[in-house]
Amino acid sequence: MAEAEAKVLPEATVARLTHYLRALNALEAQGLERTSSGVLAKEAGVNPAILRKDLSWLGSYGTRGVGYVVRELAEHINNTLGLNRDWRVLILGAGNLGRALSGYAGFAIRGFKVQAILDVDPAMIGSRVGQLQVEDSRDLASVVEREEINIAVLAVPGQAAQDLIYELSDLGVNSVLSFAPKPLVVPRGMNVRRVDLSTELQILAYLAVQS
Amino acid sequence: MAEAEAKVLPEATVARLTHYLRALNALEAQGLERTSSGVLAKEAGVNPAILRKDLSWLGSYGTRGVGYVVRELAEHINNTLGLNRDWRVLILGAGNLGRALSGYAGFAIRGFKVQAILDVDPAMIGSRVGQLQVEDSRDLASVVEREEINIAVLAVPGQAAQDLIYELSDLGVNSVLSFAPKPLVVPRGMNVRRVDLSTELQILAYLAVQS
DNA sequence: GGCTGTGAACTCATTCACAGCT
DNA sequence: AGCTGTGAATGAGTTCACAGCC
Repeated sequence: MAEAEAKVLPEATVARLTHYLRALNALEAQGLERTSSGVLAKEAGVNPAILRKDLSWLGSYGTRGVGYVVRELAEHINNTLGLNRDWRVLILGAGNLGRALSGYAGFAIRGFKVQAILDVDPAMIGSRVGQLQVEDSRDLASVVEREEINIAVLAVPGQAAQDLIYELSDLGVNSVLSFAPKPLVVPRGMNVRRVDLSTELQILAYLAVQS
Repeated sequence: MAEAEAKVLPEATVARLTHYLRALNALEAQGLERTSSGVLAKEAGVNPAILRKDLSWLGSYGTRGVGYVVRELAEHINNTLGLNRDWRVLILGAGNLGRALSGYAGFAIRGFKVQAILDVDPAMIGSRVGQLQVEDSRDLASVVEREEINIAVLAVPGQAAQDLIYELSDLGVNSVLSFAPKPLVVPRGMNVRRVDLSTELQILAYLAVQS
């Protein structure tokens, strides 16, 4: 029953949809009511053909010869991405990164709310981070239940991240954003996205050497 | 002369090479001198076939029937990625994220050194961040020269990031890691990698809805 | 005439499967 | 016999190019 279903949209398409959303918001802020794949693609930094192909996954929301209605299209993408409801986020790890993430403007996107932040370090527990107070990692289960957490962010070292993935899975938190430098073994049914800063820097080093 | 040359390795391969490096270090720490594509692939979280294909780009460093010498292979990947020298990093933006990044353990990878951190906000300038003092963004050119910066990290809002890209390009800093939520227009010859936290969260929301 | 929606062509990346060396 | 290195097969993702509708 609670089995993970097949993904409907290619992941690359989903990533671009978020860019179209931002672009549509920018156009709306400029007072535009209608737009075309050319204009929108430019604003989103992609090529118009793939934009149209991406949108075609959602159905026909444009008008041939005319274009798209900005607000209508934005609304439709919002619904498709599941952004028409609230997501309650838990941050694990109250070090530099965890603290920064809990305050980071990018997390203040409509619909995402950081509900709690946990750490294992007794010296850290109880300290303030923005509106929140750092809680004890050992209370993970009760915090998840109390705050009805949907999404966890792992800002902890590699091995701790791997251990937490299993705990979170058991607690029914199936969506995780991990900053651990190590690729994690992911339990069935769980969705994990990784942001790997050290890999990004190393890729830049390689590219710099090439040029 | 200073034209960017064609990339030699596929970008996906470069990204995985960094994982092999980490995996090799882990194996070496366990005291292993030799390994095989199967063992290494498992540690790195990839399939053995693509690991061998990736390594074949670097030449033949394994022995058929035997495997790879851990230290030798690690050294070779290091050289290929340009990690056998120092990279001097500048952080632009001393907000939550910029400060966290300058202290983040992931940045302490051998060879990457944060040399300076800048901000536009007068209230921020002069404050301490770890070993560093926040300097004035208007001094960008002189800081880049003084610290011989190779890599810049953009931890500033969208439009500021776009403006800075051009300035950095003019100053000869051709490698940039951007945390701005907006895809940037990249001047010729410049290498930009993006980390987009809001996109990652939105993708997680989508995946959560699917499952 | 203009712009969408989409099949077909193409490019890029991964996996398979096996020849070749030790 | 065992494990690498790699051509061939497959799959995923992007771009092209145009038919179809306004």
